[in-house]
Amino acid sequence: MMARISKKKQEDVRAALLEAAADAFARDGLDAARIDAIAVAAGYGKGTVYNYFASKTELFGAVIEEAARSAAERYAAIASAPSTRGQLLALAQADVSVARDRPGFVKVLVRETMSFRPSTYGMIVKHLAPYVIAVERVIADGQVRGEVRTDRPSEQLALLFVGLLSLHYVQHWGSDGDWPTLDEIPELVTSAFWDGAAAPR
Amino acid sequence: MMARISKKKQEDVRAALLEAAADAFARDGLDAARIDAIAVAAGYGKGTVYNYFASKTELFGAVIEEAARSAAERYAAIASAPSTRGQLLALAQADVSVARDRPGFVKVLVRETMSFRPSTYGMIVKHLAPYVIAVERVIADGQVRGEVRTDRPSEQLALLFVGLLSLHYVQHWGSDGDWPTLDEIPELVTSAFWDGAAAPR
Amino acid sequence: MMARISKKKQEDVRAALLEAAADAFARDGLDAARIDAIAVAAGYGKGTVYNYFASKTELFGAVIEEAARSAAERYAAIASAPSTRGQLLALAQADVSVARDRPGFVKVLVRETMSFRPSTYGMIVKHLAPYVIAVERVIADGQVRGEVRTDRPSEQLALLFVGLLSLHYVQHWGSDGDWPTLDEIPELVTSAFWDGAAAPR
Amino acid sequence: MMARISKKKQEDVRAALLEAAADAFARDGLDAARIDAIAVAAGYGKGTVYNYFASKTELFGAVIEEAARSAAERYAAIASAPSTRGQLLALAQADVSVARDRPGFVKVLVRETMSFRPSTYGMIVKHLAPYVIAVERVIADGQVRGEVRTDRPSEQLALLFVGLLSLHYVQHWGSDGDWPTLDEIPELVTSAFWDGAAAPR
DNA sequence: AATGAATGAGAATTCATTCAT
DNA sequence: AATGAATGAATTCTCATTCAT
Repeated sequence: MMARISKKKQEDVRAALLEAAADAFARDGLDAARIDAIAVAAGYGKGTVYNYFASKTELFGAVIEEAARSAAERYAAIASAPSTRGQLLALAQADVSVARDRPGFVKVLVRETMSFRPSTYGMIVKHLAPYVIAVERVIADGQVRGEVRTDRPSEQLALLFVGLLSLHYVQHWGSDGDWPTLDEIPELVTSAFWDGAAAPR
Repeated sequence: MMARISKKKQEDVRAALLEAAADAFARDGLDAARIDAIAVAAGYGKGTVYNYFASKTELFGAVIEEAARSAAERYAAIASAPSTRGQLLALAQADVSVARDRPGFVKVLVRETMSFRPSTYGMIVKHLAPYVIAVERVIADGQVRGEVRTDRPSEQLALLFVGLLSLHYVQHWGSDGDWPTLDEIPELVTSAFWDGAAAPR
Repeated sequence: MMARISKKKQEDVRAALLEAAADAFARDGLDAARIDAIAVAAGYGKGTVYNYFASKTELFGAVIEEAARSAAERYAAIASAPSTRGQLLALAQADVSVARDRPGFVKVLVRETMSFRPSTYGMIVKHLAPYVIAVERVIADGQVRGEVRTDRPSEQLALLFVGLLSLHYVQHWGSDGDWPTLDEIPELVTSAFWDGAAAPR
Repeated sequence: MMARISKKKQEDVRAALLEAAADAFARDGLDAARIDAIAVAAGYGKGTVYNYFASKTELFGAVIEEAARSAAERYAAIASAPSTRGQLLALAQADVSVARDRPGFVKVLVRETMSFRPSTYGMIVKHLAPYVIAVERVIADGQVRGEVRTDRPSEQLALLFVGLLSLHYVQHWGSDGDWPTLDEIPELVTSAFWDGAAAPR
C-alpha cells in the first residue's frame, strides 16, 4: 500500500516535470530551454529533475516519447468511419484534440520534425512512427477498396498527410491562433489532401 | 592607404563567411552553431567574423536576408507560363533551383519558418515576404481569370503552396535525398496543391 | 529542503568573496582584476562568484559599499574628544584602524576616489558620503565654537582632511610601509591639516 | 635637407599620437583605453601607432615621460622668488600652467601616482623624480635659511607638497572644474602647506 | 526524495598586435 | 611610412550537472 501510493506520487512528479519541459522546449527550443526554469515551473527544485531524468537530452527524449504516445493513444481510440476520407478526417480530429489538450508536446514534435537535426532526428523518427503508421494503414485500406489513387505508395501519401497537418499547426501557432483555428484544421487538411486546394470545382 | 583591401576581396570574404554560416545554421540551428567553427569552415580566424558581423545574431540575420534575396531573384527571373498551374510550376522550379545551388540558405529559411520562435520569427517574416507575395500574385491572377477556386483568399492559398514546398524539402533532406528527389518536387508540390493527393483520377 | 544552506554559511561565503575581491581590486584595479583569480583566492570556483554577484561591476560595487560601511561604522564608534583638533585626530585614528584591519577595502576606496573615472565616480561618491559628512560635522562644530577658521566652507575643509588622509595612505603603501607608518598617520595628517607643514614654530 | 624635413614630420606624428594617447589614458585608464581610438583621434591608422611605439605599455610609458619632461621644463624656467614661500608658490604656478596646457598628461600622471599599481609604479617614480627633487631643493634651502621648520626631512615635506597639488587637481577635475579652479590652486596649496588649513588666524 | 550551492567546461566577444600591400 | 584586415589569446559569463545535506 505504502509503495503504491509512493509510486503514484512518483508518477505525478514525473508528469509535472514532463509538462513543464514540453512547454519550455516548445517555447525556447532544446538549446535555449533551461533546466532550472523547467524545474521551477513544475514546482520543484533543479535537483529533482535529475532524480527523474539523467540529462537534458534524455528529458527531451521523454517529452518526444510522451507526445507520440499521447497522440497514438487518441488515434487508437477513434471510431471507424465508413469512408476513407471520413477516417482521415477522424484521424486529423484526433490529432487536433491532442494539440488542443497538450499543445506543448505537439509543438515540440512538429518543430523537431521540421528541424531535421541529425542530433534529434533519430529520436523523432523512432517515436513518430506509430503516428504515421496509423495513417498509412487507413490509406492502404483505401487503396485496396479503390477509394484512393494507387500510383503513389501509401507511405508517401501518409507522410504528406501528416506533413499537411504539421503545416497547418505552424500557421495556426504562427498567426497566434488567428488562422486557421484548431477547429478548422481537420477539414482544411483533409480537403487539401483529398481534393487539392486550387482547382475550381 | 595601400592596406585598404579591394572592395571585391571584401565581398568575397563576406560571401565565404555567409556560405559557411548558412551551412552551420542549417546543420545545427542558431543556438548550436559555433562561431569558431563557421570561421574555420570559411577559412578564416574567429576574429574575422567579427570584422564583418557585429554578433552571431546579426550574422544569422544576414544569412536569412541573403537566402530571401537569392530566392526572390530567381522568382523575378522566371519566364511567364500561359496557365496559372504552369506559372506555379515555374515558381516551384525557381525555388528548387535555389535549394539545389545554395542548400544551406534554403535549409535555414525552411527550418526557421517552421520553428516559429518569437526571437527569430520577426526576422523571418520580414525577409520571407517577397517569396510569398510572388506566389500570391500568381494565384490572385488565376482567381480573376477563373482558373483558381475563389472560396479561399489568395493569401491563404499562397501560404499553403509555400508550405507544401517546405514540406517536401523537409522530406527530401530528412530522407537523405532519397525521396522525393529535388527534380520531382516542383511537380509533386504543384500537383498536390492543384489536384490533391488522394482522390483517384 | 535540507540543501538550503544556513544563512550563516552564505554570509561567510559572501564575506570571503568580498575579501578576495577587495585585495584583487586593490592590487590590480577594476579592469585588470580577474574574476577567476578572485574566486580561487577565496577558495571557490568561478561560478560561485556569479551565485553571489551578478557581474564583475556589481562585485566591485559591493566592495566599495562594504569598505564605506566598514569605515562609517568606526567613525560612529569614536568617543568624543573635548577639542575639535582632538576629534579630528580621533576620526583619523578610526580610519587608520580600518586601513590596518582591512587594507584591501581601503586601498580600493582611495584608488578609485583618486581615479575620478566617470564609470565609477558615481558609485564612489554615493558610498563615500558618510565618511566625509562625519568629518564635515566635526569641522562645522569647530567653526561655531571658534576653534576653526571660518573663511572656508566646512565642506571644502572636510574634503581636504579626507584627501590628506588618502595622500598619506598612498605614501605609506607606495613606500611599502616604510614611511609614514600607519601609526604616524593620524598625527601627521591632523598636524598638517591644523598647523601646516612648513612654517617654523 | 630632405632628411631633416622628414625628421620634423616624424616628430609631429609622434607628438600627435602622444597627445591623443594622453587624453585617452586620462579619460579611460591604461586598460580601458583603446589603441584604435587613440590612432583615429590622432588622425592616423591603427598600424601607425606601432610604427612609433612597440606596444601599448611603451606608449603609456612615453606619455608619462613626456608629462614629466614637460613639467620639469617649466620648473626649470621659474624665476627665483626672494622667499621660500614665494618660490613654492612659483613652483605650484608652474605646475598648474602645465595642467592647464596639457591636461591629459597631468591627469595621467596624477592618476597613476595615486594608483600605486606595481605594474606602473616603477615607471611613475622614475619619471616623477625631477618634479619632486625641484621642490625638495627649494625646501632644503629654506630650512638652511631658517624659513622652514627642520623637524621633518625635506624629502617628506616635498612629497607632501606635491601630494597636496595632486589632491587639488583631483578635486578640480572631480568637480568638473567647479572648485577649486585652476587659478586658485597654487595659493590654496601653498597656504595649506605653509600655514595649515584649520587653525584660525 | 528533494534541494540548491558549487562547479567548470564551453561559448561569445574584445582588442592588442602582426604583416602584406 | 601608413594602413587596416586578419588573428587568436584572454576574459566574462552561462548553465548543465554533481553531490552533500
